[in-house]
Amino acid sequence: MVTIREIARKAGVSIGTVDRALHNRGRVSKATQERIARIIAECRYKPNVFASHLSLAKQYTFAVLTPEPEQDGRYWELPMRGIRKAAEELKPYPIRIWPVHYDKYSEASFFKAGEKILKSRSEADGLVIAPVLSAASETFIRRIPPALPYVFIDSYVPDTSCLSRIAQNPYRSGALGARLMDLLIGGKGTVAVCRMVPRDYHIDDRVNGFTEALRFRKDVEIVSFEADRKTDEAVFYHLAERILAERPSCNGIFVPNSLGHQVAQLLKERVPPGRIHLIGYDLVEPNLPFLKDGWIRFLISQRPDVQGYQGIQLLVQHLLLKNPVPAEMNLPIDIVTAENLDEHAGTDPQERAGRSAEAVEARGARPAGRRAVRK
Amino acid sequence: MVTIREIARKAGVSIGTVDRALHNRGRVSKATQERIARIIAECRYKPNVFASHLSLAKQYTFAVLTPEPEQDGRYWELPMRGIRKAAEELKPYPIRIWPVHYDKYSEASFFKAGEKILKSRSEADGLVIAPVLSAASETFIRRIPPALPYVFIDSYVPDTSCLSRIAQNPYRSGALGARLMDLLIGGKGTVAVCRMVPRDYHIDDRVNGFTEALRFRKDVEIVSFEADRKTDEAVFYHLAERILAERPSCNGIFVPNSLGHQVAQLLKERVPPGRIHLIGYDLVEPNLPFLKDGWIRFLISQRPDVQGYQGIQLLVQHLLLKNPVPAEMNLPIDIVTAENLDEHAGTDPQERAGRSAEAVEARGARPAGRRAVRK
DNA sequence: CAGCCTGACGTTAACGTTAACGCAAATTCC
DNA sequence: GGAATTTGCGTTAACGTTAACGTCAGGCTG
Repeated sequence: MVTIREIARKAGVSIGTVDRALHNRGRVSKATQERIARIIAECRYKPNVFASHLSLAKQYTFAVLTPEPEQDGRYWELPMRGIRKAAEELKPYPIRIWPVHYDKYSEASFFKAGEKILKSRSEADGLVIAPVLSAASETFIRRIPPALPYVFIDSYVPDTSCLSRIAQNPYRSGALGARLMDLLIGGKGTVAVCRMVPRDYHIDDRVNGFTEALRFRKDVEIVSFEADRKTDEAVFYHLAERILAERPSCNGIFVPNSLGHQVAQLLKERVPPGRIHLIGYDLVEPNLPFLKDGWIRFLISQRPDVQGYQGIQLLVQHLLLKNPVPAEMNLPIDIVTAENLDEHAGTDPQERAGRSAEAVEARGARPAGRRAVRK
Repeated sequence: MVTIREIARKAGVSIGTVDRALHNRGRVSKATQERIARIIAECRYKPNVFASHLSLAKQYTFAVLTPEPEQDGRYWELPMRGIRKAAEELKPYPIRIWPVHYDKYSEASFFKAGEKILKSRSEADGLVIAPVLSAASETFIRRIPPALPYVFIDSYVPDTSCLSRIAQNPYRSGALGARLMDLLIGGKGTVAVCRMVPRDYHIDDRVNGFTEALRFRKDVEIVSFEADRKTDEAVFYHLAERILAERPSCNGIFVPNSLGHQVAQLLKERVPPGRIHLIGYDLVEPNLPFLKDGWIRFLISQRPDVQGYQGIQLLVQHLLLKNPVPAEMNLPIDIVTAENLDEHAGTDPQERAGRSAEAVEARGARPAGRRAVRK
């Protein structure tokens, strides 16, 4: 492993000069600067991150900007779980998580949260953002200083200089839902799609993927139902009532958000089992019992926990370990049913299994007397 | 953050003594030993892994004991991909991967590979094992020195003191396959299950899960077909021929290993599309085109790449970062179909995106000189 | 009792990087 | 043209841990 000292020797300067050149701290003549750069490239010098962080003793703070955990049926707890897991795993590293939440229905609240992070700029070294409010996010992104890396989770604002974006292709997930629905209803019948106003691009894409994929099926009719989220808590419960009343022939319902349980509740009360097949999204708590007993046949999961986990991991890879990171992560579209729910349910398997953690203890206690010998 | 120096001050000794006490290097009186231990516990002292590894400058070597990558339709390439990805990501760490492969049909070859690792004991600091040959594995495991941590992937040997085991529940994956099959054949018909001798516990469990889950379906008949792997290359192609001949009413085939493509090939040649529904396992290369064009309806994936990736990660967490690791990781049972294949195909999304990232270059070329020396 | 060993410590030089500090020489300013 | 600043570099003390190496007292052997 080539060190900074060797670089200095080859360049005929001191390590101080090399360090200044490395970090553009100035006070280096142009000629020397270039000579050092050349030698570094030649030797493929990589700074030793251990030594670097030992010397710096810097605390990295990663701000996490997501909706209030309770929103969307406590959906937003899930990414936070993954984030906490990442923090746990990265305990030896000097990192700190700074959660900042906003009301996903209030632009004002989003801006306030964003300002809070940017104002105390000295505090945040990296950002994980769930840009649910797309318009507001766009203007906010422009305000992020270029030196501050940020990654998107859940969805993303296009044409930004984000470090990376971690999401699932909503269109394709809708298409997958369509395929499953086609299977469930045996290729014919009437399928209702539940929607909500105000519209959400992300959700709309799921619906588009769904309807497009079924368009060529001549025996399948698709009908769209829409509800206003402001009317009440159980929007989709009442929407399902309307579906039953207006379309008694319906044999499939597609719920493109996490509120499938509301529809399932109504089905359980009013419809014999197996008559209407329900496909929903997201492994939020209220959905689980319905998936288990079959009122929801499939849930499509976008692994929000993995998204949060990876968000932090990418920042660490980039900032601490100086590794290149992928500009984009397309998470797999998971199909969850009663049979494989257990493996998915505890968010990530590692966290689930880790709960019983085990004492730290002396497993693999170091054999005595082994030491690197130095010249 | 509390340092070793502070511990020393509180205990009224020097840092050398504390270090000896910490690593049981002897030469510390019992009284002092205990005093230090108490203070460490009180202060919740955690050694700084950065400083530690900077000082040690130790290369960790992780041996990977899996079948030849080409076997099982090149299935065993997949865990290796995950392992390489982990190595790539952990580049700043002083770790080295040492792949050792064996012929999964030869116990002798397995033992030879195992001995190779144990003999040069000084070389391996951790082990990732795929114990495909269960009997042989069992005796091999007993020979592993207690100080050498190992993790299982793919399956595991019960009642061992492994650091962790990473696998998928084969029984439950079979049950999931049954559920999907039930859906595909509309709840009635004849389903053929392909098996192979010599038997494999792991595969048998999948079959058990499959047949158990369909037992209560009165309109579904399950028939078992068995082939000898030694007969020829295209075992399952010919087995499928037998199925068609002996059970012309068959409308579903379950292939509990990665050879679904052989069956699919025959179906494509002899049967109209959509008449016989095929469910297989594993995203090996030959399976992919058949999944895409529908001759294979579902593939169940156990994410072999993630298994390899996590295997290395766990060893790093344990050995380098001194973090507690879960004793068991139950990986999710993934359902892959034409619609979500893309997201799964590149093994892990991160690797897929990262492929362009940079050349493999001089990784693995051990730096000369500084090497840990043991007594 | 000299010589040797050993138990129980303390001291110190690494490991590689960082940034503050120092110090000439060159440049700028009034 | 002298003072003040800037430029370009070298030196050095950290950061926390590790293990080789000293030291010193006490015990044992012949």
